[in-house]
Amino acid sequence: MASDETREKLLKAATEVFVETGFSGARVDEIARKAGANKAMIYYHFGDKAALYQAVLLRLMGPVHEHIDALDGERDPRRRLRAFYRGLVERFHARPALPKLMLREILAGGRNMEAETARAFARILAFVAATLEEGEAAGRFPATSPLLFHLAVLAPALLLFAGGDFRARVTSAAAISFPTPKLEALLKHVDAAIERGLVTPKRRRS
Amino acid sequence: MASDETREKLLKAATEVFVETGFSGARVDEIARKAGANKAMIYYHFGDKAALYQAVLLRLMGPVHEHIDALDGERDPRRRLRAFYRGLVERFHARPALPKLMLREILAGGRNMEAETARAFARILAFVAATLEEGEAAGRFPATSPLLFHLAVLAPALLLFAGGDFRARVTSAAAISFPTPKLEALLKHVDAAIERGLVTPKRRRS
DNA sequence: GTCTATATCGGGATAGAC
DNA sequence: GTCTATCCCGATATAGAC
Repeated sequence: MASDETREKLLKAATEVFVETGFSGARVDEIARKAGANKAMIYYHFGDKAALYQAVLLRLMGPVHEHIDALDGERDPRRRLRAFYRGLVERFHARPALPKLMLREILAGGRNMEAETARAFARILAFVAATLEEGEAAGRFPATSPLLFHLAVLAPALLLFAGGDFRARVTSAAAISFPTPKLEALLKHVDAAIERGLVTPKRRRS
Repeated sequence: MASDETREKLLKAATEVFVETGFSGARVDEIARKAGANKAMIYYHFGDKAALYQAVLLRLMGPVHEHIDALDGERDPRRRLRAFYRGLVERFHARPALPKLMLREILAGGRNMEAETARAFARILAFVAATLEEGEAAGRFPATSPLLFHLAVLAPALLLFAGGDFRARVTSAAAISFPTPKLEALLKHVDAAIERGLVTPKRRRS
């Protein structure tokens, strides 16, 4: 009945391997090896590779949903958005597996996702859209494209966390270098992007 | 000597398949089928799958480099940056293969790239960093992290173009829907992000 | 340059003992 | 629940005729 322990180890190893190489690039053997478990255990516990992948995604989304739930108390929509995105970016920072796998799924067009997993992702956008609408209805926000707003706030963080290895490879090949922005600077960008998205644009003098 | 034609057809088909499924997910057979060519032609013309992938990447980067070269005439660094990013986003819009494969490579950590390809990517960042420095040296820009600046401007566009299928999948699974932002709105965001990045922040009254 | 046929092997998955 | 041994398909790559 060391079952749960093995399951956990497999999930952890699978997360790493899927993050590094994607679904089709991941090798089941490597996951087992990294977990220090037998390959057959993957099939015993999860069924097949695709199901293991779902489990990994859903497990990563868990904390995000808890975070959203915890924002129920915040009545002010602007502050709710700020708290949401700041908390999300901090979680990304603590566990880069999440943004990396999110990006991988975006690129895969969601083709590796089952419906339940897709719904888990939808909740994020639904939360943002609902909060934006609440602010609009109260006359406090301008009419905004939820998608563009969301991407303007979050996309830079997503790519910053996901792109570390790529930048290392690119800069070393070209013999250049850049400082990596600090979390602090990133959070400042997040706040600023939210602010920019929620301010009714003034006519620019021409 | 219909060689060049076959080569072109293979590159075109390979671009589509690599975009859809990534390097490891791509099937050589499918590329050949889509190109209406024989599978052996891939090996005759390119050597192997990895070399074909390099060829696809370099071909996509070509127009970007031409675009950078064409900006030589623009002396004003602010306008050069604006023209660069606007042109880039317009190219992304016209050929979504480019942003999608760029993202794939970012996620792969550049592990599918040879040095020459890595240098092709480096040129983008080098151009941005050099232009920012030029503006700083002239006292016209504040000190800025080139990386964060670049991501703040471009990441939303990258994800918007790359994420179409994903959003369709997610929204249909959750029975919600969002309007897709227009190119116009995206370009406005690009301009605004550039402006925001190049303005010396005023102290906020507290 | 183009095709068919095939070698070769990696990797997902399972059978069955313990 | 855990392990070993193995099946077998699918995929890259090549040989060799035309």
